[in-house]
Amino acid sequence: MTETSATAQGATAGKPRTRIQRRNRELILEAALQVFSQYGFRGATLDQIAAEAGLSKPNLLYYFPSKEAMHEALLQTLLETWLDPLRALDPQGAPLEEILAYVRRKLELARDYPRESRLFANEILQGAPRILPYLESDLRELVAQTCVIIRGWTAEGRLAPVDPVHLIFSIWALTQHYADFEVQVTAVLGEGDPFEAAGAHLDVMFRRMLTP
Amino acid sequence: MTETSATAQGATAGKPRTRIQRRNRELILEAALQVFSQYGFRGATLDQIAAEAGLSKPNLLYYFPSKEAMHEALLQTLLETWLDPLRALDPQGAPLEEILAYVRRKLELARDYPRESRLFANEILQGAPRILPYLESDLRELVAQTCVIIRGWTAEGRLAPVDPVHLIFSIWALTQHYADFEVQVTAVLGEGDPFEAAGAHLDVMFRRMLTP
DNA sequence: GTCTATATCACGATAGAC
DNA sequence: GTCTATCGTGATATAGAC
Repeated sequence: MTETSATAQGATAGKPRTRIQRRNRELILEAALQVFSQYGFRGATLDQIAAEAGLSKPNLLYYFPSKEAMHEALLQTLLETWLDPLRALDPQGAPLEEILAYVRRKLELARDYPRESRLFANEILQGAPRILPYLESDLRELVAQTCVIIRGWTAEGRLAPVDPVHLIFSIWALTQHYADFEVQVTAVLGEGDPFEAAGAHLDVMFRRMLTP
Repeated sequence: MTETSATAQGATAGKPRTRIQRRNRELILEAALQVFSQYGFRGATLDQIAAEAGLSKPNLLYYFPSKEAMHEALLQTLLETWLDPLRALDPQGAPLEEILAYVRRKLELARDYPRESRLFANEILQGAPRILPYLESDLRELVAQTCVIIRGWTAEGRLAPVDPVHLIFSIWALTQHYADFEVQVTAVLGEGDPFEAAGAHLDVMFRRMLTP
């Protein structure tokens, strides 16, 4: 088994090599995201995903060993990118503008990747069986660090007094709502993009909340 | 078929008569709420619900004609009580206090009936297949009426200028978050009741947002 | 009214032809 | 690599004994 002659075993050992393999893998993950984000892991079926991807059901299982593996692949890439904006908070920056920028980035994520947001929501609603350890370790630690930054800003009088953890929860809730409850938002507002008005609204609200 | 001799046909035609029937119906709905709110309609199974209720699977289907019927019964009672707090907004009252009272009631609902909140969230995430007409008619109308009240308060200078629809969305998002994302909230905060701190936080935040 | 037993079907996953 | 055919399981719902 040399490096040069080794081909992917079932396309799952190692990264896919050929263009077609990469393309089909992406097709499957795209279809899986569509279905998992709507129905959750248990409510989703391979038939749906196969139809959505335009591939046969056994072909799906050639690229991924199981339904569970598809779901895990999606969750992993999600978690890698999900909290980056929070990490980008700069303690040296202007407090209010830093937080407003974070709100804007989160709202852009909700607008541009609503299915990823709903995938996460489904996972949490079902009790986070697959990512609870991550929530209790990495996420918790990241939130704790961010709280230190926020408390520092408040102590310096550059930010209105606020419960830092619940401020973070508030930002998550307000931005993800537009992705997770998109159907309800649209039903109430009628047609048209709600994100522009939402952005303006959140900008004003957080300014009032946090201006010292 | 007289009134006096008519007994429930399959216990589904008309309201249940005996104490046992009422109790079993409640047992089933309680168990169904537990399971549907976690896994959504498609992810839930009758086996789970039966086990949760301590009844046999066929016995479930004696009280309800189908899985769908259980789900519909839950959604119906949910919708009847879900928006009552919004209806309680009094145009004659003190604007800020009226809105803060609504926030508090919604947060109490999230604390006392988190499964109902998650049942609703699941339904919306799946595209609201069963309640979309309701959202587009009753809910939309109720929101429109509430917006008139809020705009009136703002015009009188008794409330800071605000986008009324997105203010309502914000209230929903911030309060339901503590029920729908309870697992995440607990994972980040550690043990202990998050609702007390959440209530204080939201009270302060909305005061700053809405004080003229 | 409640159970055991079962009909019927859809699901995830596998076998094997090509 | 991709397909058709199929296995075994678990799903909803029904039949019929008690």
